[in-house]
This record gives sequence, structure tokens and C-alpha cells, in this order.
Amino acid sequence: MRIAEAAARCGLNIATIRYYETKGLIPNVGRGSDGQRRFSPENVDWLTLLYWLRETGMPMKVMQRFAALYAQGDATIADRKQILLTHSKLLAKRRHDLDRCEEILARKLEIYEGELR
Amino acid sequence: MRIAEAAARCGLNIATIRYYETKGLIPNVGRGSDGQRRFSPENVDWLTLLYWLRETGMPMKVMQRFAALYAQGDATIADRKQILLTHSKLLAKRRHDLDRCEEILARKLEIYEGELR
DNA sequence: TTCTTGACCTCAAGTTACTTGAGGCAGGTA
DNA sequence: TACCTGCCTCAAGTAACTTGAGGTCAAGAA
Repeated sequence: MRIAEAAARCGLNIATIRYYETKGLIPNVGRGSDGQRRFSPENVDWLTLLYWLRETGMPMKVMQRFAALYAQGDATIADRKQILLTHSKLLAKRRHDLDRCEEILARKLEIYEGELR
Repeated sequence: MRIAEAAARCGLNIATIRYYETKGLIPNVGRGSDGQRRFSPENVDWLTLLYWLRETGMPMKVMQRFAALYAQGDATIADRKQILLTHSKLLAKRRHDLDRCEEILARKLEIYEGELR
């Protein structure tokens, strides 16, 4: 499929996909005889994973390392697993931050209620 | 107190605090006779709130609006409340994203397990 | 067949939200 | 007196995109 469809499926926008490709984040993107990018279903799965990693705060350098490992094939699975486990810990931290912030907002809103009445 | 202590208390770093002040995000920061900033406990509470809002993804433009309202005093409490309620919805969305990403990571990790054995 | 439209391309510049570095003053200590 | 620390401003650098200019190419309308 072409870039518009890939973008619609993975959640990233077209410009971001092109940008990610220049940064080496998307291994094995093909080109048609017209010079335009062609994305396989595997490419789209990969992009979808990147979308969620980015959305939850993985830095680009880590994604770059992750992509480089992915490009090297099955021998790197243990390393990739480690990266995802580390990211999992980040998710836990973010969840904790959300909790803390929600607490603070609730307290603040309560105070506002008091001042409004 | 001076900027180093304020930074230690609110979680923002010194350069960020100065930057926020130039952007109008911190109303009523005093200066000593030496020209250095002096932060009141109220300033620090405000900075701490900004810290958590930023940490959970509030864009600077919104913080700017929020700060401008805060600077105008009690008449703007209803508007500020609205901003925090909106942010609360963003928190819920982020939590949902974390859930989704965790699901995806779990699935991916399971596949890796399969390939490793 | 020529014209237009739409989707794609590259490359350069702009944007957001900081971060880092250069150069300088002011007050306290050795 | 010389230095160190903590603060100051202003300019430039960075990350991760986003937008805009200018161009190609294939397919359908006139």
C-alpha cells in the first residue's frame, strides 16, 4: 500500500512517516517503479508499534536503536525484549505521574469550588 | 527563597523557571535589592502545579492562558476551573493510551518469548 | 491530445519547549 | 587581594516534528 493508507492505519501522519524513514526508524520500505514508497503489512505493524511507543514517550534515540536491532533479525530478540521491558517501567512511572496529577487537580478543583460559592 | 531552592522544591530546573518567567507563566516573582529573583511559598506552589501540568502534557499556550487568568485574581476562577477540568480529560485519555500500549507490549513480549525458546 | 487534478516526491525553513554556553556582577571566605 | 559560588542576561543549540516551495507522474475530463 502507499503512504496515505499506511498513515491512516498506523496513526502517524504522512510527514512523520517520511521523517522516520530518513532517520532509519523504518527498515525495508520498498519503492514502486514510480519511485513512491510501498508499505507491506509488516511495515504497518512496525509503524503502529512505533506510534504507541512514541505516544507513551519513548525517545527517538531508543526507537532508533530498537529499529536497528529489528533490522538485524532474530539474533537481536533478547536485546529488543530488554528495550520493551525498560519501556514498560516507564509506563508504570507515567501512570504514577497521572495519579499524582489527578490528586493535585482534584484538590485544586475543590478549592475553586469553595471560592466560587 | 532564591531560585535554587525553588527549583529543588517544585521539580522544575533553574533554567526552565527562568524561561517560564520570561514567557509570563509565573506571576508576581519578586526581586531582591541585588536584582536576584525571590520566590514566595505561593510562587513555589504555583510552580509545582505547573510542573505537574507540564509533566502530564499540558501545552505551554494553555499554561500561558492559565497563568494570565491566575494573575487577574479571583474573578477568573470559573475559567481556571474549566481549564483544569479539560486537562483532567486529557489525563483520562493518557491513561487509556498507557493501557493500550501496555497491552501491545505484553503481546509483543509474549511473541519474543516464543522466538527465544 | 492537451489540461487538470491528486497523490506522491525532496529539501529547506519554521515551530515548540526547552537546554547549554558565554560572559559578567556581587558577596563571602582564605 | 584573589578566588569561589550563586545568581544574572542573551544568544545559540537541540529534539522531534511540521509546513511550505517547487517538481514529477499517472489517470481522467474536455
